[in-house]
Amino acid sequence: MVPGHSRTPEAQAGATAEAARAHRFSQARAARSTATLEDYTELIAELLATYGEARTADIARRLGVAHPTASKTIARLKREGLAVARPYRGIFLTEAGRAMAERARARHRLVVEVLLALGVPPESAEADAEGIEHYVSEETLKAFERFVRQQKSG
Amino acid sequence: MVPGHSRTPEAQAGATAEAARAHRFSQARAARSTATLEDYTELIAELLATYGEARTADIARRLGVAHPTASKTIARLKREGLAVARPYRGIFLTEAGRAMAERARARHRLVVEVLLALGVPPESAEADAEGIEHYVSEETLKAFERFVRQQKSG
DNA sequence: TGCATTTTGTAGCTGTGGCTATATAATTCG
DNA sequence: CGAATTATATAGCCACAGCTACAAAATGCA
Repeated sequence: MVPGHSRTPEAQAGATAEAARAHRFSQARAARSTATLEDYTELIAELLATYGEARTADIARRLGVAHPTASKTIARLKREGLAVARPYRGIFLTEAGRAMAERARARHRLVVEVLLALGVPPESAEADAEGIEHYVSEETLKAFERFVRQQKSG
Repeated sequence: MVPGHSRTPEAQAGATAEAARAHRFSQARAARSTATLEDYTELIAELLATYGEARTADIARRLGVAHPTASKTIARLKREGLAVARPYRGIFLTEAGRAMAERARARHRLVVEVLLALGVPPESAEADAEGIEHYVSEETLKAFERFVRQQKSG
């Protein structure tokens, strides 16, 4: 029988572990839904820093999506208070958008560093970091920082 | 100016790097779309191994989603040849489904092991692994294996 | 200045993964 | 056996992230 309805002590403990796992899945789904926003803010910040402007077409090209896709996601960024657009003058980040971009950039760099330190080939490290970065919690980030620091000193 | 249209040698090199990054984003998006399938096959395999059956309701409860959501995703699994259902007898995996489940389980375990070895607290390691596992390439997996082996021998 | 090009936006489609509400089938138990 | 419970399926909704096709605005150059 599959636990979840009976009321024995063992089943109770099982139900707790089960709820904890369900919660982990929920967290992962939530992270998945912000992953796109992080990619966009991160890229926009980079374009602003490098070229002084972040155009919809450039964003689309660099992300490898069609421009209406970028346009719609940028609309979402605006709706969520992460960006503002000056028509035909490009996209700019709000304070919240800059904060998200900064966190995303830091996580990205650190994930790549850790992967490289673990012996992952550079190409794979860059590719995998693009996905992994969105799922790294604060705790894990701290552990990564300690590991990289120790790696450098050792 | 933002590169991408001019034809200077520097811009050409920039365009190549740009295309490479766009490709990395595409890969990450592809991984994102199989993440759900991996979660499901992994869980179904576990339920089959532990209880001999994997029911829609149990799957939904353990994933923390409503049962129609599980029902629809299971329909997708069937459509993609990963699972079959015997009505009112639960869900079973095809050969392809078992293969996916096995790879997912191996990656999951290894990601958790690596995170723990890096000093990530167990709770965070489990939580983050739930997202990270879907983005670990074969190359990275190999590096993780080497790292864990070395960790144990050292 | 005016036309061609480029950029941006919008409409409308697909597929995925959530949800609630409702219907139906199976199982269980008095 | 029949009624209550449980499991499953289906319908119909929403939001997101892709896409193509098309429209409109801005830019740039002859």
